[in-house]
Amino acid sequence: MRVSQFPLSTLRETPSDAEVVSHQLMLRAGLIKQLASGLYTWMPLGLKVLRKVEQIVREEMDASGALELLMPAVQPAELWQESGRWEKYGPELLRLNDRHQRPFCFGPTHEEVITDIARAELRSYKQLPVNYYQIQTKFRDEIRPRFGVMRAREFVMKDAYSFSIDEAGLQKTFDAMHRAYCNVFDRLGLQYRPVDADGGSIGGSQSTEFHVLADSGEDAIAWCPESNYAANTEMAEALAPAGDRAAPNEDMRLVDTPDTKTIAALVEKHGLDITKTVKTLIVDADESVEGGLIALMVRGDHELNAIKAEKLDGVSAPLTMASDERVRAAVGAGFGSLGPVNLPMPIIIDRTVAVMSDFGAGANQDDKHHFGINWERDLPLPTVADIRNVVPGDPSPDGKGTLEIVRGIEVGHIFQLGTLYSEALRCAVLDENGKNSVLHMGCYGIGVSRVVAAAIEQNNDDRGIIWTDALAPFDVALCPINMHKSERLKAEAEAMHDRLQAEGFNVLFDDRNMRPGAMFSDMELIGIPHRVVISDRGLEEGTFEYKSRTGESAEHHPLDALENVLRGD
RNA sequence: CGGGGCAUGGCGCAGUCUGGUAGCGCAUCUGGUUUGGGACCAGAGGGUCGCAGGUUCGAAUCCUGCUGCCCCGACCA
Repeated sequence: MRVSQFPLSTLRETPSDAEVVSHQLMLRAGLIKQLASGLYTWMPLGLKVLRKVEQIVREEMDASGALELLMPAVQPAELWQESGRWEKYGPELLRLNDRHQRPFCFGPTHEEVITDIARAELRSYKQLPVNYYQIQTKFRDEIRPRFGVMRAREFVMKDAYSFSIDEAGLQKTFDAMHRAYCNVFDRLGLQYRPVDADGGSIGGSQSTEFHVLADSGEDAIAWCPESNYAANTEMAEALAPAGDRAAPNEDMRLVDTPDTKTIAALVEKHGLDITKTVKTLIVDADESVEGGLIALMVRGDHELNAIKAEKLDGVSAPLTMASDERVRAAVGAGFGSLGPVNLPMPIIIDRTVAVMSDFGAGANQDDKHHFGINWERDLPLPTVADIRNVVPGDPSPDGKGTLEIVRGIEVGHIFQLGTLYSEALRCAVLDENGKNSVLHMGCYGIGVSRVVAAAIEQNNDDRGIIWTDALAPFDVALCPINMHKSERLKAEAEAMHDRLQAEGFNVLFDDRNMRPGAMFSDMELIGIPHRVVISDRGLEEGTFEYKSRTGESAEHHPLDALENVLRGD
């Protein structure tokens, strides 16, 4: 491909509304162009990359035995009413009417449609298992689209849906998808982690997210280098610290602590070690608790985990912090002076808190704290549970090594749905005994367009994008120096371009009459992995210059070694 | 949806406070000189200053309303 036939639209300056590096580089390299909030055109160069991702995903899905189909993007409301999601999905669902005022939506996902197909198509257990997938544009009316195609409203997704006769069958397909996803991200050359996730609102027993590692990622992942355990921080279990609680060393005493409303102030003004402080959070309780309030306590430097907390007996879900007035009415003191001693409500403490001794906490009187508190001496040990987020250095829940916290971009998610949709839409087949059996479903997503942004987020430098070979829109940038002054060089460049193309290299031949600096800058910005420079001087010596996008400096090779050098021999 | 910011040629910005001929850099086009890390000279094209209303002899600038976009919070591929 000649640049004269494939115009680049690179920008020297960064558009001002792009915040993250992948968005900035995608705009500067001319991969995408924004139409409106969360809506982007994939320009020719960007589309080449998007198609590469699609192709790898397609090949691995096919290899796993999944069947590609293509469902309509626009879906009738009746199906969504049947599953109950027309009401549940909320404003993220783009709803529209046709000319007869019949309601439709633009599909944010396709469980309803595929289940409708499956219930018509599948009659017998002998047809199972089956796994359908498609690569298609989705629309989710996000509250706040941001970071370019990283969180767009319209985006390209690979979504797959499997149907199995029972749980064991579902587990098999789920495992096969897990392997297929690893193959995809391996081939893309990305650093990633499969991560245990919360089944969340969709339900289902098992759920794994695939995260591309990047410091700018929106999700925090707990992972253990020793065992490769990885989980969303919200999911990772915080184990009890090793060892028993130390014996009391101090007497409990009431201390005046004016203007000390936070843990930070307590540490600063009164010299307490933060690991000797306890934070008290009061939340709404469920009906089982008299008074309607319940206290949750974590160590001063730890954070409450809302997902863990709202699953506990006595805590109302969703987790709601109690109002200042209610707390004051019940306790007689406000936020900042709360603690376990004489607290008139049920208490649940974190496992770490349970092994603390000689600690400080609010005294449930304004401007006073208790120091030197000890469980089972000053007050009974309350209910103990895991209610905090893990922090770096925590023991890994699988018992091997310690956790680190890394950041990631969620690019894939596989779920076991079970019979959630198949029951609602009455999707069943006859089993071996001739009985109706509701199918077990799984669903498996890859954010294809997000993968492109995530790859850039993970691989870039101050000159621009660095594509892996699998993703690069072109393999080789062919850059002749002062070609328009030399017929000989021009002929050689043309010949080299044609020859490399014929040998299967995807070459971007810069036939613009540009100065070398500008040419190199463009090729580096758009991230072409291999650069070949030829000049009259080189031709005299029978050499060309090669530099990889990541290489330190250029190397000179004999002209006849070109293919070997590009193949990495 | 709450909080903050921005809107002037394709991109980045100045001009707005204090009303008076729309400007700069990049990019684009023409001609010339150049050519190993974003060249230089000369010339040219391109903007109803987000939209609507108002104040005024006169509005990018002041007033009112609206719209769009971006950033910070809970959700998701």
